[in-house]
Amino acid sequence: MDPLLDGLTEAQRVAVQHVEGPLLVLAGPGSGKTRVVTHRIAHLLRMGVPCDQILALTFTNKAAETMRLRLERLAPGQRVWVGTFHRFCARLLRKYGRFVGLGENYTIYDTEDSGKVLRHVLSSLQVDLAQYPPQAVAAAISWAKSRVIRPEQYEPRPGHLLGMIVKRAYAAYQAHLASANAADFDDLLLHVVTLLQENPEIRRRLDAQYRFILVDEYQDTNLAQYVLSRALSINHPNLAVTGDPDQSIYGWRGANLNNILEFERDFPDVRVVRLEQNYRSTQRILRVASQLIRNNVRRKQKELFTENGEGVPVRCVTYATQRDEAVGIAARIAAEIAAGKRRARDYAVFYRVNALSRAFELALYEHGVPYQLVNGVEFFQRKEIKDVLAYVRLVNNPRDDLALLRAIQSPPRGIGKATLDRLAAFAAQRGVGMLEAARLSRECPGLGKKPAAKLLEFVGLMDRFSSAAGASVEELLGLVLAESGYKAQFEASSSEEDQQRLANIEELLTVAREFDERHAGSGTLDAFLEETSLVADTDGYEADNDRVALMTLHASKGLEFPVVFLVAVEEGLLPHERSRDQPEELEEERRLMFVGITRAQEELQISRAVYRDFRGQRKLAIPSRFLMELPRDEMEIVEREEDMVARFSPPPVERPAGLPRGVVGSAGRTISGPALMTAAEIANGGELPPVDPEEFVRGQTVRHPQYGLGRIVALSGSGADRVAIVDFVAPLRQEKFVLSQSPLRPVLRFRS
DNA sequence: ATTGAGAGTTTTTTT
DNA sequence: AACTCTCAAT
Repeated sequence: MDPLLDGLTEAQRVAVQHVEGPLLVLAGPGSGKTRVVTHRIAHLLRMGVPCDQILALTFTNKAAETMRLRLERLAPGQRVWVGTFHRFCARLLRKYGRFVGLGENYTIYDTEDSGKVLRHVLSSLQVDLAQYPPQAVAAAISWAKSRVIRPEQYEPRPGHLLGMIVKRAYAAYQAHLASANAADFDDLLLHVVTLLQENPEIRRRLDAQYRFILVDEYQDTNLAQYVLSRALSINHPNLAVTGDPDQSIYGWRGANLNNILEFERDFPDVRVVRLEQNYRSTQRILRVASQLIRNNVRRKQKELFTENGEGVPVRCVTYATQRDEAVGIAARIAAEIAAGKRRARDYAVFYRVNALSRAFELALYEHGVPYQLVNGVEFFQRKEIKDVLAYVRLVNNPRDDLALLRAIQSPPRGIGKATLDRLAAFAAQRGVGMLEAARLSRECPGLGKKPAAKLLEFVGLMDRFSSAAGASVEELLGLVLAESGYKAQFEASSSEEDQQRLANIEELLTVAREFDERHAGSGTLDAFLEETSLVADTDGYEADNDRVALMTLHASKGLEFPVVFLVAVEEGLLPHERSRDQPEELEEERRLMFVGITRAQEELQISRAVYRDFRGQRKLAIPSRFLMELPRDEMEIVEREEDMVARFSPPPVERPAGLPRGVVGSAGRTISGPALMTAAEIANGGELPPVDPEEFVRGQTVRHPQYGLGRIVALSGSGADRVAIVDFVAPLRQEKFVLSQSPLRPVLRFRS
């Protein structure tokens, strides 16, 4: 009896018991890869390897979390470092930053932050932003960084205009980050690579420190990550990587499939273990997956097999509209839960783009099914959160001009663009940060008395915050909220949006409190900020929550669910329109669908709609070409005749340009409103005809089919977005409704 | 200096 | 649709 080895196949055992030397585990979906990795770590520990010599690197926070959890069960209390590449690098840089020009309290810029810097850089280079979109320049810089190409090494293709711009912008952008003592996501990796390349002594020390390194999802690593993991495995080449070329879905981030395809060349004495048996899915699901992926040219041939049962047929359903799709799925889930057949947590809905989540959220909500959005609108990306954090960022790193610009304008303090421009110029001339410059604002040329006084007032405020920097993070944030006037602006308002913002800010305080508790007084502001900038998914997937999971296909990697709904499998979405032309990217889209399919354990439904609403427009959707690649004869194809034809009037023909937008828009809204939705809505919403959302007023008595009579306590938004909060009396409860979509009806109508 | 209306753009995916 | 940006009015 050995808990680490029992129940493992021969191949799995070989991998688990491997100790010294390079290891490559090629693991198909559902082949027990995470199990092998965690058991191997536990095995290493048992062999006497100290836990701080083991480093497990993952690609996403979610993967790290999963691994940490599983490991904790196997080897409780062992403090093995498990985390993303970015987090590992961030931590290293906190210690060694000065070797690459970063101060201790450097700031991590997220995509929004770095976009702002880049915008600024481009305009100061007199670049026409319309002709060279910052977005494109940013992508080029990011691409270069992932390939370990620094500004001085960047060589644009001759005659390539964008490339020339990029080369100049790249250098200026880096200079900007350096003077703000900041690093973007890509820099975290690149700086560490630089550190290791230029400081052999440090490299050797770290190599020895992390004697056993494991890299998960190796097929997703880019060159920087590849160089990094190799650089730490020279003296102690105990590098173990796991991955599956068929699940490589991060090519757009610079992931290089060759890293895994050529691992055997890099480490000639590598031990290779193949895990091809699937323990997750039914035979039918697996056959659908294999059939699909077979259409890829660039892959390592691999046959998946399982000893699981045949299972029920995979369903392929066509709905009339996006709304029908969402309602159909929600209704089915609701019915099965009500029948006691399954629990909410057994279900997952996967879509290609986040924008598709809404329809499903709404439908599930209406059916009373609890759901959780994985990686939805990211908590730490919200404006109010970034605004508040800007203050503490500035406390932590006074040279963070971006944080200053944000903080000084939220709430508005009567300090405008003109003042800030002068301040920026003054700061540049003195070679100091803007906060420091503001301190000297009396000496700033061209600045009036009043603006200068206002700047000094802000400096005073920041000084008070700084002197509280030694307190707990929660206390510091509380102080900021109270004294900056940021919270007060929302407290004065009664709009629902502002109330939500307040709630989010409260949530931030909770996050801070948890951080404080976790670090028992030793948590630094620096560490808190690092955590908040690198952890995007606060509402990340929690498996013990009994909720239906909604997420993108990318987010689904590494997870599994008894029942999976793969929705909106249509041309332009899956494959996404931006990948349609390049064969390589098309294959990546196919792998993406492969990943989605192989998440399903027992049941899988793939669906599409005849009409899809996207970006405010309703369009006829073409079935995805991938649907034709599936083994349709052994699947259950559901295509109701009446759904297939254009039962609903198609969207109005786009009017010729020149007419005011509003006219087209309102015409479109009339048609896509109740008239078009009636069939699905009436069937699900109740007998009463829809009511114009504008007809509802505050204090009004309303009726809801399930909740009965209630009173409207708050209203916000307008038109299709008008939202009401209603207090119900019979079962005492408060609910929120999007009026245009809800079965809520007035008991008495008011006309104004 | 700030606000609002109107115009224009868009992120596909994650750190 | 939702978001940002620009410009004019306050």
